Amino acid sequence: MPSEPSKETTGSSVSSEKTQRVPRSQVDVARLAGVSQAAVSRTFTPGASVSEETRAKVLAAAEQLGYRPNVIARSLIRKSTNMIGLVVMRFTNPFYSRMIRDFTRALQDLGYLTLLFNIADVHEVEDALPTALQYQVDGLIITSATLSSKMAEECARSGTPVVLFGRYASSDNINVVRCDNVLGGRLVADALLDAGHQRLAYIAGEEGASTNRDREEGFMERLRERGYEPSFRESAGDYTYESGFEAARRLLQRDDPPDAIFCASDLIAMGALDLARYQLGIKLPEDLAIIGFDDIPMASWLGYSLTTVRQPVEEMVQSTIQVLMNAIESPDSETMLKVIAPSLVVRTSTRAIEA
Amino acid sequence: MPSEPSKETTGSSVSSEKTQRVPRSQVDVARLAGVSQAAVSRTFTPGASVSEETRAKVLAAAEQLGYRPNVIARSLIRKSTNMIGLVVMRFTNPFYSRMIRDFTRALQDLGYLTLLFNIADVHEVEDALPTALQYQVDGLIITSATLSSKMAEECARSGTPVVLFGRYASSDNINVVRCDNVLGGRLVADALLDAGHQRLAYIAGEEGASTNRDREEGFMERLRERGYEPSFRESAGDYTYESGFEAARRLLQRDDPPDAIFCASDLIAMGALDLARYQLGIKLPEDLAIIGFDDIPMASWLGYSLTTVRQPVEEMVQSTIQVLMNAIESPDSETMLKVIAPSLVVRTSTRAIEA
DNA sequence: GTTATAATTGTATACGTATACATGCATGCG
DNA sequence: CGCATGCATGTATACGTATACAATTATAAC
Repeated sequence: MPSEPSKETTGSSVSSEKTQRVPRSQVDVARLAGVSQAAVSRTFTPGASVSEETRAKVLAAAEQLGYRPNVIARSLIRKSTNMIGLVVMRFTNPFYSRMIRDFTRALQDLGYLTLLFNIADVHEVEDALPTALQYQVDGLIITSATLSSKMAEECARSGTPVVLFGRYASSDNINVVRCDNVLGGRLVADALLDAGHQRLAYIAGEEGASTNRDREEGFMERLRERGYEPSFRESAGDYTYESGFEAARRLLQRDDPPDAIFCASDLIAMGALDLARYQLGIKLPEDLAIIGFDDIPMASWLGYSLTTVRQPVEEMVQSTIQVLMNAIESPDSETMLKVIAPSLVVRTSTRAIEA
Repeated sequence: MPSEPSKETTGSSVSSEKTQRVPRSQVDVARLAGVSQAAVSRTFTPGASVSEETRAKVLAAAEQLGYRPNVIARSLIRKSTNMIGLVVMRFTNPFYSRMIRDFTRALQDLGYLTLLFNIADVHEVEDALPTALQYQVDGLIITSATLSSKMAEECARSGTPVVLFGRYASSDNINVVRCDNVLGGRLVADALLDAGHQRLAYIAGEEGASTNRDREEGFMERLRERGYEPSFRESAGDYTYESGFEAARRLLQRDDPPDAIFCASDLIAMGALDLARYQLGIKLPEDLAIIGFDDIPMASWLGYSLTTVRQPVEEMVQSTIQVLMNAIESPDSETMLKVIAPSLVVRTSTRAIEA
């Protein structure tokens, strides 16, 4: 390591009482309690037939040995690990942080644990899924990526239910829970036109992503319906603040800059807003309106006060889990598609609606 | 459900080719390939002794059946699941999002998977750990919480290495990787005094947390060393924007408000900054300086441009994993304590240093 | 008291994999 | 050719748990 000002210490590991590192099994407990291994198993299996007497003996022995059931061994025979694989890409986007938090909590409440897969690129799903299947997860939640039909086939063959969160499925026999992005775009178009804006622009996120496409499509479609031609379009390339910042620069330094920008995500919108306000000295919302998408916590902060399209995370997460649990409990039930409606949250990055 | 504008559809699940949901085992592959089950196992065990001929037969049969090794069954006999338990509390704080991302990536690169535990309160560690142990994780990383000596004892008994990330250990035979919070506080004191500030205040995060205590202690200690009496103190109660906002209000509406505030986290600092700038119309950094702690991505955004103490996440994560891997590979090696030095990142929420 | 019934317990086996051991075969050397 | 060496393979067993089945005991009903 280079010039390290950090301290580094090693303490004694020779623990005074020399705790022996010995995993205890039901056999050990059984021997100590003077019963059979099966009796021990039954003690730890709710609903199994054990007398109060032996149960007490077993629990005492288990306590003494510090025994805890081995869930891995159990899952081998029960054919269920109670683990759910969660595949996530845009990790540091607050929208996804929130989502991960809600997923893990909800799953934990249902007795499931989360096996987390961090993919850097959409294509890495193809690597993550086989691994997840090898770990015998009871179900899979895939966010911000889609599933090749080959992988979908593999999941089906192994009997592992999959729910796509926020994306389209390549085939129609995959569960999907997503937000109505087209509607989101339409809401924005209406809001901006109602406020009297004339020169409307869109900053795209990841080109090719269905979410991005739908938001733009809804936006443009509604503009046309109301007789407006969409003015400009820029692409951020991804959903980050930095990209939004640069895309906004390209957009606002034109000779004929827009007077309103719809951004494919809140992070993009914040980048755009900061550029406009602090680098170009543009007054919001008088001279420029900005609308984002997601409604991350920061959007409500005073420094941004961003009008945005709220994706109801809690509801989407709840739906996803509901769909997944249903698929786990009734493997032969029908594939489900839930499209959840977003709503416009009006703050002060846009003008009030004209009377 | 109440008035739901959301669509809900069910598609056909009757897949055309009726993919049968049958998990294949090595026995099935062996039968098809005309070899023994052991031969199949050896084919999938790197370094095992198999001829090219049988390997080919096995691989062909495996391919045909769509067989993948069952990692759970393997872990039972190998006594290693290649899963690491990661216990996290303040999920949506960008500092922790970043940390989770870095941990999962680094672990994945080493062939480990992350079993994620979401705790709402410090005390829930006591529930999460036994579960993690039951899942036979190969190691445990605990963030933003400490470990009772009873639980530490349990982990030791099961032979599961633990690393505390960012906190002190209750006993000295637990691995710890943390930031030098005292030093962080001292850096802030120097920076503010050097810039000519006189009335310095501190906004605490979670009272009782060692991180919080240390940051304050370093700050106060250094002030006294240079002959200043710390002026004010407010408590946010937690590390959030909202709490910082409110704490700053209490602080700045006094008759004798401070001219510089050190906040226990960036989120607190951003709340304080927004309150000062947008609700009280205070000019930064002329009339008020604000310094945060963590250096989350947003701190560098133009809207905040927050001077802050950077915790080197990458380095801390790397260290943690290094310590953990060492503990896994050499169970009898000594307990380690790594204290990593933070650094001050100067932006424009503070005045330049006086000449 | 006798019998039918239920509750409890132990034995044996299964889950899917890895590996110690023994066996068989080919190769090499002298 | 005889023997030692090495590799490849199958057999058998183990990992820790759950459960079908049979055997035993306790309980209830008459």
